[in-house]
Amino acid sequence: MPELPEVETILNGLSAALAGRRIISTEVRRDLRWPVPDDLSIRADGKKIGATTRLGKYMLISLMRGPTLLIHLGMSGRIRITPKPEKGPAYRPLTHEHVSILLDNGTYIGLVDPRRFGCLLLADAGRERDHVLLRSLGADPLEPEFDAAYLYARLNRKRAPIKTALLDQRVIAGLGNIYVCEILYRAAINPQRLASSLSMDEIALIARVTPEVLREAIGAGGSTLRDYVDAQGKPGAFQDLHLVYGREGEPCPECPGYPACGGIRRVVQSGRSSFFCPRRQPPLSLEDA
DNA sequence: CGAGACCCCTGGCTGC
DNA sequence: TGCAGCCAGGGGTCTC
Repeated sequence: MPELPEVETILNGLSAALAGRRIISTEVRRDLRWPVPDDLSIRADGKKIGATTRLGKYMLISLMRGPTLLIHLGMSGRIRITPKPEKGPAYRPLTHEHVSILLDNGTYIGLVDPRRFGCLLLADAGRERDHVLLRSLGADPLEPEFDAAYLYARLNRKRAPIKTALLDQRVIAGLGNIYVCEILYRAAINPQRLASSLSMDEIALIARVTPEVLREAIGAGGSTLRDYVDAQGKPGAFQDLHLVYGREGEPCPECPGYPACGGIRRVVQSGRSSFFCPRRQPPLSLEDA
């Protein structure tokens, strides 16, 4: 579910709730994709919360004089913040609220994840990038190291389709199916073209458009397709601004030929749907054909 | 190195 | 209304 903009939006809300707080206790009711570490309570309870950051789709919550919590929301994960009620019923976890963290102001931070594709793990402070899940991640597209030269170096020898290459978290950390489709549409590049067939100019265009799309999505509060909501429980609005994702058969804004052109097309690549406009994003080179 | 299949798991929607 | 089948925003592992 959550791609970079959704994670960023959730993390903003979560950071506000965590700022200056201390963890009183943690409770794990069910394991996630990987078992939540047995020593979570031992290492986290009583610790004051430090900086909260994001790396691709991972949220990193550092604990002072303690480890760093690594949280990935998978497909269906979300964060539920439950402030201490003035009066009335006590906190009750939701059906799929598998982990709860009680803060010193009575707020509960819940990790809700019906499909349990997400995870909560611990990394050693100061060596987070050495963690097995983080060490092979590529550049985060909102960080300065991400630019045309970086992207070109990562793509110019890749024989995979550009769509698949951009989904590879080792190339760029944070993109998912929705935003790759939107980025390639904006850059007017066919998702089936081989990454190695793209010119420097085309890659530079992708490098320019990527942070633009992500920042716009963050500004809109992310994309809500099914049950995504931010840490306050509010849905995003960027799905209304999707130009191609989920719009098979609909006209693309750039296409004067609709309906004769058939509108937005959908193809399956590596098991994931790709949406594109065949006129704006032509297949092009012989190498790709 | 890359493609594709399979796996993790649940809920929502569609069509019969 | 019931139910089977398909689909989904992620990603790790294995084989070819």
